[in-house]
Amino acid sequence: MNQGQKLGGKREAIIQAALQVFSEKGYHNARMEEVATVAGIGKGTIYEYFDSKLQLFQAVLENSIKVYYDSIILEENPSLSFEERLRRLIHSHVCFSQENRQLTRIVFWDTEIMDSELKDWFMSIRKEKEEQMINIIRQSIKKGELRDIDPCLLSIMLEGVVASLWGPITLDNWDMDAAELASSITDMIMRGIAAQ
Amino acid sequence: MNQGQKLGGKREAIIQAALQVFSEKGYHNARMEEVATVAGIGKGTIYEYFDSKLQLFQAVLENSIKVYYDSIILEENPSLSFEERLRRLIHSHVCFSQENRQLTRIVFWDTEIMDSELKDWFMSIRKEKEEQMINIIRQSIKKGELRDIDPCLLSIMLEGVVASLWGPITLDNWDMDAAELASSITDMIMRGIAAQ
Amino acid sequence: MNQGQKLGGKREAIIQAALQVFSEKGYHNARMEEVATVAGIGKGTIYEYFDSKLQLFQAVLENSIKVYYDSIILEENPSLSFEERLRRLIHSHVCFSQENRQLTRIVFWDTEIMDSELKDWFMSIRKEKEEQMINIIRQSIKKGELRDIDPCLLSIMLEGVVASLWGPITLDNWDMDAAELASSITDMIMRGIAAQ
Amino acid sequence: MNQGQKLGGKREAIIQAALQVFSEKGYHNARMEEVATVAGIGKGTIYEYFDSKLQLFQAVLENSIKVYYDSIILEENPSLSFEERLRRLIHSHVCFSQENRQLTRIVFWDTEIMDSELKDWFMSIRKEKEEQMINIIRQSIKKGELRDIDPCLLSIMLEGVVASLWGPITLDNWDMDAAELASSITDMIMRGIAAQ
DNA sequence: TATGAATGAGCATTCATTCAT
DNA sequence: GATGAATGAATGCTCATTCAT
Repeated sequence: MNQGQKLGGKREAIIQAALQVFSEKGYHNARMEEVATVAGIGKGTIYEYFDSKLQLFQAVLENSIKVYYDSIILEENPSLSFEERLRRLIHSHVCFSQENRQLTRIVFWDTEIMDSELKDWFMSIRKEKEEQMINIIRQSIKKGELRDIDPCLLSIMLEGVVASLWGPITLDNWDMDAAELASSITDMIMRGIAAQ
Repeated sequence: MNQGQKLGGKREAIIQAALQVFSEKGYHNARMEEVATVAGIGKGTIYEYFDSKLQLFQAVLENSIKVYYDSIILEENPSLSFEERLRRLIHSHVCFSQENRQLTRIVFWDTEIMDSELKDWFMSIRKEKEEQMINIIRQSIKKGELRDIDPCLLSIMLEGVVASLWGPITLDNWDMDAAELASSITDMIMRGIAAQ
Repeated sequence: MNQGQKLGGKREAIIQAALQVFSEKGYHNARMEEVATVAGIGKGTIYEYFDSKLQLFQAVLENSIKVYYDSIILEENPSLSFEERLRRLIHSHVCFSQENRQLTRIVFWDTEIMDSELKDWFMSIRKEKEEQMINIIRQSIKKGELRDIDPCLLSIMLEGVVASLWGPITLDNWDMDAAELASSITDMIMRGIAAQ
Repeated sequence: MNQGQKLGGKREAIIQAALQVFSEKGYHNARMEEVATVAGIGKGTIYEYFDSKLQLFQAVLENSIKVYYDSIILEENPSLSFEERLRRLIHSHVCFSQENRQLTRIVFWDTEIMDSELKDWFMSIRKEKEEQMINIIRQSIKKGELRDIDPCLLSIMLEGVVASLWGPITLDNWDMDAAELASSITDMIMRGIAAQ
């Protein structure tokens, strides 16, 4: 018997069920019993795989963050222009958000639940991605693609712009094309909004 | 039940205590008894002024939102350039965030608790401010101050940029000057980040 | 100023208000505040006249019992036949019940609330009335008006018959004439229900 | 929620414990914790079987009423005389009351707690038994066993007489023989109390 | 005397977690 | 391993009672 596989499959099923329930109800209103029901297993079984509700949530969060960052293209390829990279980043974020509304919310909004250990881990991942972004910005400035702006500030702003799209996207009456949206935003960021 | 007509600053004191406790612990981990203790009153007294924990939270939220929007300058004055208006908006937001860290978090992040009535009220306020912003953008486009961009999209992006500042601001090691920060951001938004 | 009168009047008003509220809601669901409101006074004032909710209820009960027994004719007049006395007793009970539905319920049904002291007092009053009834029965047996039956048992049964009328009377669709009802019941009790 | 389908005698044990506690303290003064303690289980376990205190009480009441009516013989057998039937009815009631003092009280006196649904159910059972009794009375009148009296009125009176016995029976100093008591009462009812 | 704002003991109920099967 | 019946700590809320005005 392939125990590892068996374990892994059930663990995964629990995480998927928990993702669904946590997304619908939020952490505090979600009940372990409902997670078990959705996963099609008994209540006690969850505790074979996770020590507590908090740890289960954090596993969900960890998983979601991984899935998110795996799907986001932050191309290191130096042959691409910064503008093209930015467009692709925004495009992949919009596509992801449209396809994983609940998951996006957990990644971006339900971070208050995290204990300090997870928070550190989460921050370190964000930091890593931020550093990556900052590096790309720095190189682009050197190459003369970008003006001499504060790379940190730009990085923060870009994150804000990207995050702000989740609201309108989840409100189902927004039928904007992802590619077009990415282009519009990229254009605004690159060339600014002032006339001329 | 509670017409909220009772005399004193006691209602206000409860709201302040609740703001503190809710901010520290979050809605679900906050205990009514702690709110009472912080307010320096008995547990039952809260219920003389608020019908339930939820209503108390919503009163806090309502109050916070009012305070926030009262402090944010969104100048209608048409003699000012759009750039100047934007700079002032960001500047007042940054100042507010620096002085009311907890409050900012409640206004921007803890909205999942709201019941539908409050949500509607909250959305209507946001909508109103958004409309205001969109109008200003439209006029500025007409006047030739801004390029012909999508006003709605810009409005959403600006909100995202502004919201994204809260994280770094509340992390206490960020010692940026509000005025300088506002100018930098405004400049980036107006002129874009591309070279030339 | 006639203080005694003033006191008495307010005390009486509280008892009347309490009677109404206790009757409608029952002891445990009645709230002191509502009693005060109905009495047109402040909550604290009740405690100027009664030490506690329980004592107020007991005052109401005491009052109700007095009013009840005062209105019930249990004629000692030996020139009347037992049958006539019984008819008058039932008639006055029916009339009282029709006019004081709430009060009757309190006297007959809400006795579980009483503390032991009040219970003793209440039982002693009942006992007294019962003794009176038993005496009348004994005399009537001696006089040859009644068969040689157990006076205690008859007394209990009569109380049961009388009490059983409260239900149908308070269900408002019972439009029986009090005098006729009293006659029918008396006849049944006196002559039995067997044919011949 | 609670389909009441769980296995064990545990549900029954809770009802028995609740019967005891409710009888001793009355509904409002009974505490769920005491019910749990008496049942020898944890507080939360009660809620595995009953949704609320009220539903537990109603289950107790329902159970008690069933037990009562199951034990009361209201013979339809037409070969028996009305007098014999009445004697058996009273006899079974007295026996039941002596053996289930607390339960009798709940069935006859604590009906104010019932919600309207249970009240309807309870009333319909009472109505059914009353109809049965009224029919027997009617037939007996037709057969010439009884005088031409109002069947409804007699039914009510009999209920009153039967109920009135509970008081003396539960006061422990009443040591009357059930059979003898039933005979005495039946005799009084049948032949009346007047001499000759 | 009259008031009603303030109080806090008391209790029903929830739900994460355990553990015997 | 898997289960779900059992548990009890935790907490929102009520309302009789007090007491400063």
